[in-house]
Amino acid sequence: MVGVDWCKVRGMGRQPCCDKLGVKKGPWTAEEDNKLVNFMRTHGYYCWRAVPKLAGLRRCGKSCRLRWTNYLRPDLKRGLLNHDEEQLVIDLHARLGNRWSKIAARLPGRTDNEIKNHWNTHIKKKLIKMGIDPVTHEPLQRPDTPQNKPNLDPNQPENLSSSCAHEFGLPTGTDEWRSSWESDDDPSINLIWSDAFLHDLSENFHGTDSWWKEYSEIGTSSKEETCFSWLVAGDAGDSDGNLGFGGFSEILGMNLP
DNA sequence: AAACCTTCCAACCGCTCCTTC
DNA sequence: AGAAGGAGCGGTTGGAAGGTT
Repeated sequence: MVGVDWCKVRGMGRQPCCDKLGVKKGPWTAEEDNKLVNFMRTHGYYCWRAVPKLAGLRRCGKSCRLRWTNYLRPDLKRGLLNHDEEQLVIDLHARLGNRWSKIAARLPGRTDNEIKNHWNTHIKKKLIKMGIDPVTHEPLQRPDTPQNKPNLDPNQPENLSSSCAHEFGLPTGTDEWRSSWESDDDPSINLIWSDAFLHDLSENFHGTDSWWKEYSEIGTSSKEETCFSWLVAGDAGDSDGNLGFGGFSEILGMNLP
């Protein structure tokens, strides 16, 4: 039954989303949750507008979809976002803005609503505390000193990561931006934060067509930026986990600790 | 102990985009 | 080609829970 187009099966014409009469609103009860979960387990996804009637729920289809995708779906992670997920959200938000669904698509088991809530209640405040504007991701007060200006001179790889960070609007004027990402406890993470590593990476990694397509959609423009975005993303891997630190070291012929 | 305030998050609303008729 | 409807998205809200006075 999975994948059946029930709107067609039932021969429905176009009808309003819900008739409003007798449609319940507000918090879901355990009984309603059970009905929806049992129904979805049995039938899988299809026309949401048909779900409430067939599942025996006095809800509109929209409400059912929301409840399922945000709360009842079996593949959901529960609990607060961890540090890596938080960094990834910040990085993606810097380029995608408030496109929560796009951001959520890159965090398996997390919903757009959850990420949006977490952003508004936690991350926003953290960024402000760190002196970063949560909307623009620019420093709230960035001193316009020469050492903070981008330097993309390939002859000076030691400045590469901070140059890229500047391009992303991260507060490179202090060490704060770097310490906010890196982990003293993890030698491999500290290694990949070396500018030489990033330079080598951008020099040696050629990527697959699909990889470049995906990252061009995110909006990074240069190879260095894209590699940097990987590092900022925390796990330096693609969304399917196909390429992690091990993948980097393989590309570069390096032995990570 | 009670009143008030703040935080958090599930759920709703209204809009846009895409598909179907 | 245009209208109608469905699905999904982002912004907002309401109320529960926890904290403070």
